[in-house]
Amino acid sequence: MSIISIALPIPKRQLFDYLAADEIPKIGCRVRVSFGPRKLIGVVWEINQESDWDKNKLKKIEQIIDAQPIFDATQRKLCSWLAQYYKHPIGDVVQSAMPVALRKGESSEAKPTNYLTLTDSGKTFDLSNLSRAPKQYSLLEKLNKVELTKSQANQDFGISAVKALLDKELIQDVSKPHQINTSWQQQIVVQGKPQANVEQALAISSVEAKLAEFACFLLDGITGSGKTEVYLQAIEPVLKQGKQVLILVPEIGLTPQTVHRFKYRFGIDVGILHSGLTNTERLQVWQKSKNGELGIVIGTRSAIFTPMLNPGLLIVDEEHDASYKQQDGLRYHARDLAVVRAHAENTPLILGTATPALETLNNALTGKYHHLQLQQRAGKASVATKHVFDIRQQPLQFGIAQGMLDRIQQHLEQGSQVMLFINRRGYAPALMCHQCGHVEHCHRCDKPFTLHNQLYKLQCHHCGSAKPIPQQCNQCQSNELNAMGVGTEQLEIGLNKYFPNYSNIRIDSDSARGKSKLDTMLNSINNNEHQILIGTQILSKGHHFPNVTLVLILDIDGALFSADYRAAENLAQLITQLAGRAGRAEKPGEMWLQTHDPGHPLLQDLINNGYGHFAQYALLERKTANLPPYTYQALFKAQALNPKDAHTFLQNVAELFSQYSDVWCLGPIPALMEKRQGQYRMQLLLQAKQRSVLQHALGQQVNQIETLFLANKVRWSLDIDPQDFS
DNA sequence: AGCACGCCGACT
DNA sequence: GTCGGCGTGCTC
Repeated sequence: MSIISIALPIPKRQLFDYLAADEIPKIGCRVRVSFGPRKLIGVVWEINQESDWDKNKLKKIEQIIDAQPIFDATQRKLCSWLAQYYKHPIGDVVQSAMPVALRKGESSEAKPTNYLTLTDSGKTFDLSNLSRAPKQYSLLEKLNKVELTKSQANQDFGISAVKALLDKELIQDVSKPHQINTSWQQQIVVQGKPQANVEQALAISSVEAKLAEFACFLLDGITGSGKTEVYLQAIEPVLKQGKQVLILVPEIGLTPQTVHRFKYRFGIDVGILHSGLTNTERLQVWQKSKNGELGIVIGTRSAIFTPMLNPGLLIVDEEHDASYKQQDGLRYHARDLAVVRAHAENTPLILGTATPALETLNNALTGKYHHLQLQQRAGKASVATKHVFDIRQQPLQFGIAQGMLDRIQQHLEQGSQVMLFINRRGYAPALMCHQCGHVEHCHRCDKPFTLHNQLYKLQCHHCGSAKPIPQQCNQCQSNELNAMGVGTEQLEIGLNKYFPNYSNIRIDSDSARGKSKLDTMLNSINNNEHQILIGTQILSKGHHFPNVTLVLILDIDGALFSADYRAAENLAQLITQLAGRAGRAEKPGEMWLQTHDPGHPLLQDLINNGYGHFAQYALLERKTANLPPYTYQALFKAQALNPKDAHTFLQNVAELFSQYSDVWCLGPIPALMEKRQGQYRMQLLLQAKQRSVLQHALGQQVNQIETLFLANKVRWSLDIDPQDFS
């Protein structure tokens, strides 16, 4: 008897067994089953002869939804890998890999298309009778020659004209089953293709040499070096072979201009997937791509799950971008999944960036990835000059030193725009002396203490040791000890008072909620309606500000002394990206970084030698400190109303891992934000020198963790390869 | 997850 | 007396 094992949307690391009703469904098809008191939609994952469950208690499948699998073998392989690697329930994984419409039971087949054709009276109709209705006239004339889809006609001639002709019974609606249309393969043209420079040509031919096999390329190109052109010319032969290309872009980078560039070059339709689409629109792109009807699909993180009939190339643009890592539920990294997918589908993969993630760079340096470098600037791009401004013992007004205020004034008087940047990401508050710049360090770990206001103590995030918050600086006895960081609001009010004649605008994820709002703001900036721009992360991505000639980063110390070891890397990426987005060739910009530690070696290296040099130095530091990419990490997070519960739970988790001598346990320690929404948050970090060692231990213990007595009382999660420690 | 069952406090 | 609070436990 066939046992059907089904992946159901239930947060358990298991499949559920059912019996076939009469017909045995195919693996990869959706089915409807009864599960306890309710009905669920699941995906057939395995068909076996045996079951661990009592065979007499197995229920029958109620309905088979799909005639043909919606998950092919490769996609099932990817889902299984995700469930295995991220230790996540398989049903949940399968769910995230499906468009929402399919989760709800919508048909996976493309809907029949409505065509318009002439009726008998329409065929004999005298067109001159419509001379006073030009839209209807031209529509009827067109239908005389060709068939049109209803939606196309509505778009080109207007709904009212279509409706009028239908009412007059000159034309009629005909529904035809959807026909797979791969005409893009014949439509490809190549237009507006510039001559590649030597570096670009080298990169393009390297990719071209590996088009028929798995290969991973790091396209490491400085801002303005023409990475997109390399993508375009690498895509060309793939499309010409009739194969499809999937491009991932960061959340904010999916602008109409980007899409247009791909559409225009090849003259074909491009499938787009972003958060603004309706469920139906997403489903349509999914269907078209699965049927091979799209040559190019561009999308954000979750687009990595888009099926392709005939995959030829994967591209991850701005591969270092943090938005590729999902921060809740299935905490996967789309870039890492792209590597697995390219391998499974035997296609090449291009990872492009000006500021590679240290993990990626390491893979390139060790020869695991092909390292393609673009170091020449193309066109009229410019890069701002970088400078450090020492603010020790300087009076600060709303976080800005007088010298910097004067400089802002100068630039504004020249009619330029000024950008003030507050770095909030990776921010772990440390206590710093404003007189001498001293930061209290843990003696055992030589790492800065992290300030925990809730517990009123300083805590080391490496060993967990704590001490009360000091009143005086240990080095100069000053009592001017400040938590690092300024708020945007305070800054906004201060600037309004200091520069009453100039308009300022704040751009952060709160003020720019919704895509159109951000576009409006960016337009008003480019129209010079505002002279002072105040922003966070969001400004560093994708947008160019040609009239900005001064960029000031206010609080880089938060990142330099953060307990989050990735903060320095992120800061360097940010600085490099920002420097490439301000000014232009005729009007280059300057960038200033306010700091209490102007001599910081990483900072000096970045400013004097650029990101590539900095990154190699940072890698060296990671190696000596036993940090990723030289070690592998997994982070348990727990939150509960009672801090003791969260702590005890993680303590119990730590005990489970104490038997593995090659797995380090750090913690439990309070999370950087100890208290959020009334809940206390703790974390436990696991680390190992080999990925397999950590994977093995986790694989053995996750199920044990679920049986811990506090497991249901505490909200807990497991993050593999964590990026964010907040 | 979601839904039922169950055991205790405050209401017409 | 019952209505409903959410703790516990189970779903093939």
